Amino acid sequence: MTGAPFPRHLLAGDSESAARALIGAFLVRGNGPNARIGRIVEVEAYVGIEDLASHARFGRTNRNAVMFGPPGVAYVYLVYGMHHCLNVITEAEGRPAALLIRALEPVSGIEEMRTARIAAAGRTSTRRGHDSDVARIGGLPAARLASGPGLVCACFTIDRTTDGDDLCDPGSDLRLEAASDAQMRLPVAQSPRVGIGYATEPWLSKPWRFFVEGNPAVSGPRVAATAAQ
DNA sequence: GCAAAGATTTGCT
DNA sequence: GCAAATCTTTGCC
Repeated sequence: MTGAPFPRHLLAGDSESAARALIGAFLVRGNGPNARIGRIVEVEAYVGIEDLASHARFGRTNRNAVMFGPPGVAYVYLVYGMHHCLNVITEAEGRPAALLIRALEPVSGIEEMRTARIAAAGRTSTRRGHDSDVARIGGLPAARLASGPGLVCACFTIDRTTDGDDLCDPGSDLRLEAASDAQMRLPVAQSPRVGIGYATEPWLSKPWRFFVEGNPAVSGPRVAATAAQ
């Protein structure tokens, strides 16, 4: 049920509506039988210059410039010097807002995702040997392959060169695709955002993390605590 | 021009 | 449960 372009207008309105539209949709890399496809099951919204948890809180800078551009474009940045994070721009051009893709449920191209993760592990972590990465990642269940923002980018071979690409263009190698209505009927839960301890209230407690309740691909141990409330 | 911190993941204590 | 790995971006002197 993939193949339909993702309508840009679904991302052009308020970010909560955009988040609910994006949950259940697909992120696709490549074409043909080896294409990597993942269902989006967890996102976080970063909205406006006033959001003290957002990269846009210092105004427009070289790094966050695409956040101020049109919706549907990819914003990719490097965190902690080793992991990349993928965002989809939302809201009207000129207003900095984005959805961080925190987790995907692998649908197709699962072995290709393992290969991509092993390659990414070799690039980012030189502490362990390649054989160790192959064993560790090869043993992961599919639902754990892309269950975190850094892991999403590892599985889909996303780095800073992807920054600024149009994810709503059906011709893009990395793109969004719409799901059928039936597939979009998923139970969506909300919680505060993860990993923004540097922010202050009220931004710290805004329930701007959206995820599919009970889905095994939703990210990490920290999730269980916040999801349970 | 330099120092500090970060929208994370992993392994070890 | 804690700290390391690692480097870009931002803020301040």
